[in-house]
Amino acid sequence: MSSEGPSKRDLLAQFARVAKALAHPNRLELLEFLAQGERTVESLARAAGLSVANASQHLQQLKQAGLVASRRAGQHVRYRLADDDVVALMAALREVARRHLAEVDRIVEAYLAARDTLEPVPATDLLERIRRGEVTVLDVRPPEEFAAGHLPGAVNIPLEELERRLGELPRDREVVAYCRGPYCVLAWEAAGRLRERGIPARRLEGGLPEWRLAGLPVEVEKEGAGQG
Amino acid sequence: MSSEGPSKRDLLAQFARVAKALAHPNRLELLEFLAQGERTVESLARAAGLSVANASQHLQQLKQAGLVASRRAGQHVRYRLADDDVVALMAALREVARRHLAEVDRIVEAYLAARDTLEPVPATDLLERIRRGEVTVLDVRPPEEFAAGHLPGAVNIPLEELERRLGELPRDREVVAYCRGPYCVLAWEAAGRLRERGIPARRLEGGLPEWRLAGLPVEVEKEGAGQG
DNA sequence: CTAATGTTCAATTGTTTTATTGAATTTTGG
DNA sequence: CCAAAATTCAATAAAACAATTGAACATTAG
Repeated sequence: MSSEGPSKRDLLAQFARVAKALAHPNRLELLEFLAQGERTVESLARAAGLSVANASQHLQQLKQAGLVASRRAGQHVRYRLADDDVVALMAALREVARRHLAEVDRIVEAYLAARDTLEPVPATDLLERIRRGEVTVLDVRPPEEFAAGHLPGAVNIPLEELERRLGELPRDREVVAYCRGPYCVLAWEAAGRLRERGIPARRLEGGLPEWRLAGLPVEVEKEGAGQG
Repeated sequence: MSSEGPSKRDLLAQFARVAKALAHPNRLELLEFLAQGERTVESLARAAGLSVANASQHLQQLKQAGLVASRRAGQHVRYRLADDDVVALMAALREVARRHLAEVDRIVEAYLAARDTLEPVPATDLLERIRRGEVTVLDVRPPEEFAAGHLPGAVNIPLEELERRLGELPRDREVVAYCRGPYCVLAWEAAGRLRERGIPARRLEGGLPEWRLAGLPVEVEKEGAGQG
């Protein structure tokens, strides 16, 4: 039974190559940042807390596995996700982990649910409520990521500035916060802090990449702001 | 920016753990066999051409990553996929590899397209034609896998027996062959051989696991036949 | 109970991966 | 063209992983 030619092994090796690229926490984190938008090596290294050389090596592995692409822009090399199907792959990976590894539940309970316990708002529900003007959408990511794309009409207040800038949030509507993905702590934390202050707030189910993957509308700033 | 608590690293490590389990060709092959149905360690080892000890170790890694489950049945330990979402994850992995790694195209061209070049039949189209009785569905997997589940009304003729048993195929209808998955060579080869003999034949897009994942109906034999 | 079968464990060896360091390369700005 | 900045390359040491071997463990059959 076990002689079906070399094609099988060769193909499996290719699929394993992609999986291998996903098989390191640092690379998964780089992918999460890249899912927010195109970024330079330096900026990614800083965001992920890696040396530039180390980040560069990880990025090259991702590139060889076909997960990311890069282009030179002046002195910088800018990396981006190869395609939205990479977001879909990461979503499938997270889903399997969430459903079958007790550790994931444990970590979510310990670190995220401690910030805010409310159920998240599904993306399609949110879009409906955005259209009706019933809700304030709060993007708590850094401005660089916000500039690369955000939910329609979203207000950008990075988490560190939230207390200081509470006045920018209308008091008569619910706030829905989001950040990089379903387990991005920023949105949990923002929703929790707002609710502590009596402001009705929940978080979006998923982050910007998942919103975009679902084909929902995304707003992009005219000119690249960028601070990193 | 890069201090968002330990939760982030811990979660990424869990996701990486799942990816790591997928990051070896032997484990991907074991998963493909398991996607056909529950099997013993011995049977899996033989099918994948591994020593029992080595297969056992790989299976335990898959288990710790939450991708498979096992139960003891008499002297045997039987492994199975933890859930259909594992099939979805593997599909996403293959899709990214197919779309972004030129190697995959090259291998498909060299080994699979050499057997049969026709476009595959989409699953939903096939179901419609099955219901109209317009088509002969040919399952070319080993009987053990057929017994664990197959397309409604499918005829099981393992590839090696195809020439010998051509008489079992009605001559007035198109044949649609399938096996373990989109890159399983058995179906390509079967379609090619039948067409060489003037029998109109194509292959199903995807294999049994993808059919089942799509929620389409699957027939199961009453009693476990199993041959090894 | 004993022998046989099937699976897992443990120790070993060789290979691959990772992070670090510092040098080499590419591009821009003057 | 030269100097500076950004990225990649190359070499190293430490860690993780893979396959093999033989022993240990569980279950069934007799």
